[in-house]
Formats: sequence, C-alpha cells, structure tokens
Amino acid sequence: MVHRFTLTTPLYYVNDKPHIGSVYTTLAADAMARWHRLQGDQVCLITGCDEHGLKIQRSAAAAGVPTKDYVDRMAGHFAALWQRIGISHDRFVRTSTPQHQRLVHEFYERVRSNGHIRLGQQRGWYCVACEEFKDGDSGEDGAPPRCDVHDRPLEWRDEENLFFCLSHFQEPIAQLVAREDFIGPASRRREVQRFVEAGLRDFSISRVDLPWGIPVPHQPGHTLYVWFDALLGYITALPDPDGPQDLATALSSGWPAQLHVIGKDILRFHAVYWPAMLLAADLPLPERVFGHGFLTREGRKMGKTLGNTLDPEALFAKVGVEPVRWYLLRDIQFGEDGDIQQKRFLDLVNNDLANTIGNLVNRTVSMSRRWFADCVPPQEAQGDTDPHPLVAVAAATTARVSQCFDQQDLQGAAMATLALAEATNGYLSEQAPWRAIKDPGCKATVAAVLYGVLEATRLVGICLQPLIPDFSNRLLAQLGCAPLESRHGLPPGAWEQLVRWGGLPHGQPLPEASPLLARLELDGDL
RNA sequence: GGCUCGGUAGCUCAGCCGGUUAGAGCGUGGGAUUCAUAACCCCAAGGUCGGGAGUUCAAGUCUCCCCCGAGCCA
Repeated sequence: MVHRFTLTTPLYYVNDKPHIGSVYTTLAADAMARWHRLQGDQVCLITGCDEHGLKIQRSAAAAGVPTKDYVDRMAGHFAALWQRIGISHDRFVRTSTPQHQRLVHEFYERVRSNGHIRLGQQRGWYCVACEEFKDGDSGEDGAPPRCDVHDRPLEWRDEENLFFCLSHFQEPIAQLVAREDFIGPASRRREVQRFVEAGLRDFSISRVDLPWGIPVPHQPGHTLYVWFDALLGYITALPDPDGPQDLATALSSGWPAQLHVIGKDILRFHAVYWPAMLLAADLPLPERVFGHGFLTREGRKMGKTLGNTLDPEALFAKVGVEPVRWYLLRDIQFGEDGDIQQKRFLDLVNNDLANTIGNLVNRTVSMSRRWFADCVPPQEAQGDTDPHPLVAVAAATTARVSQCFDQQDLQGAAMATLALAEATNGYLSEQAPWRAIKDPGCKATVAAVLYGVLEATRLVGICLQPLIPDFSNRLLAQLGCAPLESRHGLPPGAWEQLVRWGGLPHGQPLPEASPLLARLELDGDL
C-alpha cells in the first residue's frame, strides 16, 4: 500500500527577499521529501508564501508599488530561488489568491458555526512588525514603549476584534503536546507543555483598518489576522491545481500532513494554535511538528543591523548549491542552533565531499578501468565465496541512514554515510590492490576487492541522494548507474532493491573518472 | 521575575537508565603509501567534563546553590 507523506515548510512572509534561514528550512524539508519519495511514499512537499498583513502593506508603500505587485514580485523571488537551487516542492501556495480566500472562509464558517469564535475588545500596544499586541507600559515621558524584538515604537490600538476560543481546547491540546512524537525535537517539547499548562487564552484573529487581508465574512471592516489566514495555506495547497478547490477536496488530497517543518520561533503557533483551530473545525491534526534551530554566523546572530547577513543568492553563486546543502545538513544537528563558519565550511566540504567521497570514487573507478578493461570487475567463480568484508558495514549503514531520516536526523544520516566512505577508504589501503595486481595470480582477488569497494561506493551514492541529489547522481553515473529519481519518486519496495548488496552489475562499463566536486577555494568571504 | 534548553579536548559536538585508563569529526604534529582531486590510510598530543556543596563503594552522568549563553512566558 502506498503511504502518503505530506510535509510543509512555513509559508514565508514576503515582507522581504528570502534569507538564509528560509533556505535552511527549505533545504531540510526538501531532503526529507526526497527521502520519502525514494521510499515509495506519495509525497507532497508544500511551500509557499504568506502575503497579507500590515507590514507587507507598508513595505509595498515604502517601495512605492501597489501591494499586489509587491507581493507578486516577492513571491517571485522565492519561487525563483527554489527553482534555482533545485527544491523539489510539489506545491507553491500563495495566500493572496482567490482559492485561498475561499477556503479560509469555508474554514472560518465551520469554526464559527461550531461556536468557537467570539467578539471581544483588544486594546494595548501593538507591534506592527510582530503583528502582535504587547504588554509594555508607556514610558514616563509618554513616549510609546518599544518592541523588544524589533526595537521599534509600538502603536496604541483599541479595537473590536474577533477572538478564537483557544480556551475551549485546553484539555485536548495538553494531551497532544504531551505526546512523545508530536513535537520535535524533544528538547523543545517541555517549553510548549509549560505554555499550555499555564492556561490557554483566547487569541485575536481579526484586525480592523487592515485593507490588505482576507475580509471576515459578515463582519464588515474586519480582516483575518495572520494565523487564521496563513496556516490554512497548508490546506489550500493540497488539491490538484486543475481540480475543485473546496475544503472537502483539499482534505481528501493529503490531509493531515505528516510533518510541519518550521523554525523554533513559530513552534507554539504550529503545536498549539493550529491544532486547536483544526479541532475547532473538526479536522484531523498533523502528525508531527518539528521546530529546527536558528543559524548564526561566526558565533554572532545574523541581522541587518550587524550587517553580517548571508545573502543566499550570492552564496549560491559563489560556491554552488551542493556545498551549502551538505554543510548545513551535515554539520548542524537538525533541531539545534547552528553556527556557520567559513573555515569549517571549506574544511568540511573539501574533506567530506571532495576528498573522502569524491576521491574514493575517483580512485576506485580508475583502478577498475585500468585493470579490468574499463568495466566493473567480473564475477569471480571461486569456490569459497566469503561475504565481502564491507557487506556488514554497508548493511549497518543503510539501516542507520533509514532510521535517521525517519527521525528527521539529517546529520545522523550524513555522518553514517560518510562513515561508510571512510571505512571503504580504509579497507582499500588495507588491501592495497595496487600492490596485489602486480602478481598475475592475484587478479581474481583484486577483482573481488574492487567489486566490493565499488559496491560500497554505490551505496554511499544512494544514501547521499536525499541530501545532495545532484552529487549523488553524478557519483552513480561514475559507476555507470542510472540516476535516482528523488524528485518524482520510486515505486514502493524499490529502495530495498537498490540498497541490496550486489546491485552493481559485474562487467558494467565504467565511464572515465573525473572529479565529482572540485575542492573549494575562497579568497573573500562567503 | 517564572520557566525551558545548553555550558565536555583549539573548533563543532557524542556521551542511554551513575561503574574499567572521558569519545568522534575538523584543526595541529608525526609516520606510511602511490590507485587517486598534494587526495587516502595509520599514530600522537591535548580536557581539573562552567563553579561550589551534597548523595553514593563509585558522578560529565543524580540532588541543591551559584555563574555564563540562547530562548519561551510574563
């Protein structure tokens, strides 16, 4: 039976162009999507843009363009970047579309008719950047307090808002967040639990005087506020773009999601508010929410004020996609914060990709070609066929890789794969086929040694596929193997076949060896 | 202020329910080798496991207090 696997990135706020954080989330989600496609799951990777709100309206005004044009342009930046770096998303959803508005209305009506929406008064200091009310006191001189997050003056608001009755869901949400598997990584679960234990309070879901947003049905002048708009994008994204766009269709097209991949800053909204909203609409809940950590650079927080941001466009132009993918996914424990260090970036990419793996492929292919007529060594019909020493290592590796991917442990998967390459290099220098081959009587032994090394290398390439797909396919091509389709997917059971020892055909022609990845050298900064 | 998560070799981190000389990768130093992208392989140095007190035959590993960093809620 075919498993569905729906996973999402956040819908990125198009206030500005994509930053490295969005890239990180998206790369990680892409790797997971590719993993599941290789397992034969019917994957739907959703990404997209959240395009409403006062902040965007103001950014557009500041840029002197109509809001719609502005969000079109920004959404275009995201779509273009994902295209450029080979993100394998199945849907790109935008919250400013008519389909989305219709679905939001349908959802809202369900929640309202279930009695979970009420009218209330919201007054207090408001941060436009956070789009949230704050608890600050005004200063003695009457100056407005400043937002701690954005360090900008708050605005006084006193307005009628609609509220979502989060308080109705105290019990079910408490149980949900207490579950072992709902919130990842485990280190962040307790924080959410405590938040819930403190008592859930209704939250405001509408704003007045906000033309750039989805109007609340039967509530003139009210616009829906971020969460009751943006989160629904995950559902809007689901239906086939050419088919009907109603809630029922959407829900039968891959809901509930198996995994929401998000940054830790919005964990609460995804682990508490969102499930409550779904309960309020009698809809099934996502299976898991994973909040990854933030990136710093050379030990410092990145920010415009510090002037140390990493521009993704420039970064990719400078070093290419694969080094970035590898570095971020292999060096940062997915879930924890991670520090981007230039020296380490170069060391790891060169050591892992160019030296350990790239050179392994290169030397192995060279030897086979040289001594076995440009082919994978033939099957040696020797009586006692002891299992190749690398068989056990390889089996343990693929099992481990599988386990890691299933737990969103991308780093673990990368390290296990790398360890197989290292073991293979070690085995090679132990056997020293370049010495053995000088004795004509040893040719059969050399054939067996090299076959095992080539086969282990093939498995390295396969395991690498979700993490660095192009590199993986180039590796496989060096062995004369077909590329792996992690964008379109494999049939169920295909993976097990692929990783079975002996999959590399004896006598298969090997193309001339050429480096998989040139060592990186960098003069300036990343 | 309450809470959460961290503080282990120069750097990034593993160390499950407490138990032989505290581990890995990178970096550094040395050796070996030539199939290979001056790559690979082997070896070594180096750590009072943030500080203090306690529990225990035995504590990075449990308890308490303190210090530092990141974050959540007020």
